[in-house]
Amino acid sequence: MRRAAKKYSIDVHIWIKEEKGHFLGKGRVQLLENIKSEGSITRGAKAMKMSYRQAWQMIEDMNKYANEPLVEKVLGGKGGGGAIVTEAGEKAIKLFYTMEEKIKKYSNELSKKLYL
Amino acid sequence: MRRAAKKYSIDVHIWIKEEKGHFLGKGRVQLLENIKSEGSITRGAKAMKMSYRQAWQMIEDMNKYANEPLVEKVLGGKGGGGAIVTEAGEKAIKLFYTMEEKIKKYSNELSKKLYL
DNA sequence: AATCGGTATGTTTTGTAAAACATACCCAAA
DNA sequence: TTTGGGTATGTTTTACAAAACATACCGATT
Repeated sequence: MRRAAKKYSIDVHIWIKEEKGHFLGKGRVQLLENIKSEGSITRGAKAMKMSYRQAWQMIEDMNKYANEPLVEKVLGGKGGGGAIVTEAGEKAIKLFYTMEEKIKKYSNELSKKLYL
Repeated sequence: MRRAAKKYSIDVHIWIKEEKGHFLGKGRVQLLENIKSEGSITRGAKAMKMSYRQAWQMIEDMNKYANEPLVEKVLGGKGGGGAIVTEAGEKAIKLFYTMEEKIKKYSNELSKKLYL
C-alpha cells in the first residue's frame, strides 16, 4: 500500500506577458491596487514598502506593454496631485486574479494525487 | 466586435514544495538531470554553469526534504568518485515534468481566451 | 602507499539589483 | 502668485546573493 511520509504540494506563480516581455505579475497587481486605494504612486508604493522609483518604473513598463495606460497621473489639485488606475487597469487586476485562481485551483487538484 | 491590439499569454512556473520549504523547481530538476548524465556533481554543475557550491547546497536541501536521498555520493573508484541520481531522484524528475506539462497545457488553454 | 578526481565546507571577493538621496518640474487650489 | 504634495529622473550608496578561491578529507583503483 502506498503511503507518503511527507506531504507535498504544487506551488504556482503566474505572469501575464506580452510578446516583448513580462507584463503583469502579483507584485504589479498589488501595486495597482495600492495606487487605487491610496490615490497616488507615492503612497501606493509606500504602502507596500516599495520605493517610488521602482514603482514608477513598473508602471512605465506596464503602460508600455498595455494597449492603453493602466495608470494615469493627475497633476495639481488639492494635495498636489496623484495618480489613478484607469478602467483598463481595473480590468487587468480582475483578469489577473481570475486566471490565477483558475490555475491554482487546477494545480491544487493535481496536488492531491502527488505521491513521491 | 472584440479585437486585441496586442497578444497576451500566461506564463507559469511551478515548484513542488514540502511543508517546510520549496523542494523542486526547474533549476533543480535540470541539475538532477545533469548529474545523471555527467556522473558527478562537479561536472553536472559545470554543464549548466552553476558553481559546485551552489549545486551541492541544492542537493543537500533536496535530500533533506525528500523521504529518501535523490542524489548519493560515490567516493573513490576510477576517476576519484562521483555522484548518482537515485531511483527516488528519477521519479522526482519525471513527476515534476508531468505536473509542469499538465499545468502549462491548462494555462495555454486559458491564454486563448485572454482579452484585455 | 600513491594517485586521482570528487565531496564537503569555510572564507573572501565581486557584481549587481535595490534602496536612498537629490532635484527640477507640474499645475489646481487657495 | 505662493503653496503643496506629486511626478519624473539622474546620481550615489548599500546590501546581499552569487561567484571565486582555498583546502581538508574520502576511498576504490593501480
